[in-house]
Amino acid sequence: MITDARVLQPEFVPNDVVHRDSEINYLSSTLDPLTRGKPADPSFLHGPPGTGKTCIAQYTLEKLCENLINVNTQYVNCWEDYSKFKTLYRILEGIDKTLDIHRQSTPTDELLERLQNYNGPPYVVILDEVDQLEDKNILYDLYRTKSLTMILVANHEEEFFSQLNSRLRSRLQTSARIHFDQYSKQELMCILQNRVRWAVRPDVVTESQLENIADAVAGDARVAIGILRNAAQNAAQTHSDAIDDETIEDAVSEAKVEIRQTNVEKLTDDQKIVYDIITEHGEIAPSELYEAYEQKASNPRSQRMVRNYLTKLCHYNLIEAPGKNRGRIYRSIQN
DNA sequence: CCTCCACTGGAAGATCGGGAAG
DNA sequence: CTTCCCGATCTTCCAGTGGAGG
Repeated sequence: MITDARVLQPEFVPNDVVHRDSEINYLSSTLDPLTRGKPADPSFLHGPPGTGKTCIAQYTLEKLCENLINVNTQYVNCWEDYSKFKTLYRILEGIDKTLDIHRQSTPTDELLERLQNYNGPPYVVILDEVDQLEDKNILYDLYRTKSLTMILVANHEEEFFSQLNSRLRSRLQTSARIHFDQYSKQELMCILQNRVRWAVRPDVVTESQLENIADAVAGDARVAIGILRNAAQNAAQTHSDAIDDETIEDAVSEAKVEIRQTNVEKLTDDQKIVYDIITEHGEIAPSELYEAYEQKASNPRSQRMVRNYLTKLCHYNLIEAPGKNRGRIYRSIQN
C-alpha cells in the first residue's frame, strides 16, 4: 500500500518542486553572492499557510549546498523557539557552538556574543514563522552578524513589518520580498500526483479523490498532503488495497481536528481550565470568565496571568477575541 | 455628543525550578 | 550539602483606550 511514507511527512522536501520556479529563482539569486565569496542580503518570504514558503526555502538551501561546499545552514521555527534564548541557541546549534552550553546558566548575552564572534564560512539561517518571535530586536543583532544571511518566513507582510522598530524596518525594507500565492486547484493536483507517485502503490488513489482533497483545503498544500497521509495510513491499517471515498472524507475532518488536538495537549492545567470554560460557554465576557476560572482552579493565578493565557490561546487559534476594551468577548472556534 | 470605567497589555520586579559551582 | 545564576513564569502596578450608556 504505502511504498515510501517519508514522502507524505510534513517536513519532506521534494527533489523537484513544482509551480514555484520564479520564487526559487528569485531566492537563489539573492543567495548568489555567496558563491562568489560575498555576503548576501536577507530575504523575506510571505504568503498564506501551505503555499510552499518553508519548502522552497529549504529546497533552495539544499541546492545551494550542492553548489557550494563550504556553507552552513540551519532551520529555526520561531513558533517553537520563540524566546531570544531559544532562537540563539538553535542558531548556534547549526554551527556546533553549543557543545558546552547544555547547562542552563549561560546568559543570553553570551550566546549572542558567541554568534557574533563567528568567523567561519557563510551561514544561512531560515527563520520560519518569524512573526511569532517574542523579541523582534534579535533580528537586528542577526542582521549585523557577519557571514550570516537570514531567510525570513511569515504569513502577513504588513503585519510583520509593523511589529518592527523603525531602525530594523528600514534595514529589512530593502530585503528581497517574495510573495507566495495560494495554490490553484490544478497546482495542488499536480503536487498531490507527484507525492502519490512516490508514496503509494499505483492506482491506490483515484484522480477524482485527489480532486476532492484539492477542493477541501482552499489552496493549502500542507493540509492536502496531511489528508493524503491520514487516508493512506487508515487504509493501510484496515489492509484494504485502495483508498475509498469514505476514508478520504474521514481524513479531511481528521486533518482539521489534528492541529487543535496537539495544541490543546501543550496547554498547562490552568490554561486548560480557561480553554474549557470558553468552550463550554461558546462565548463569554472577560469578568465572567475570570470568576468562573477562580471557581474551578485549585490555586488560581492572577487576572493578568489569565490574560496572558488568553493571548496564548488566540495564538494557537483555539479561541478568538473580537472586540476592544469593553466590547471584548472570548469565543471558542469551531471548525 | 460626552463621560466613565471595564478591559488590555507594557514594564518592572518577585518567585520558581533546575543545573552548575563551591 | 549550599549557593549562585539562569530563563520562565507569575504578580503587581498602571497608563491608555474605546465601547457602553447616559
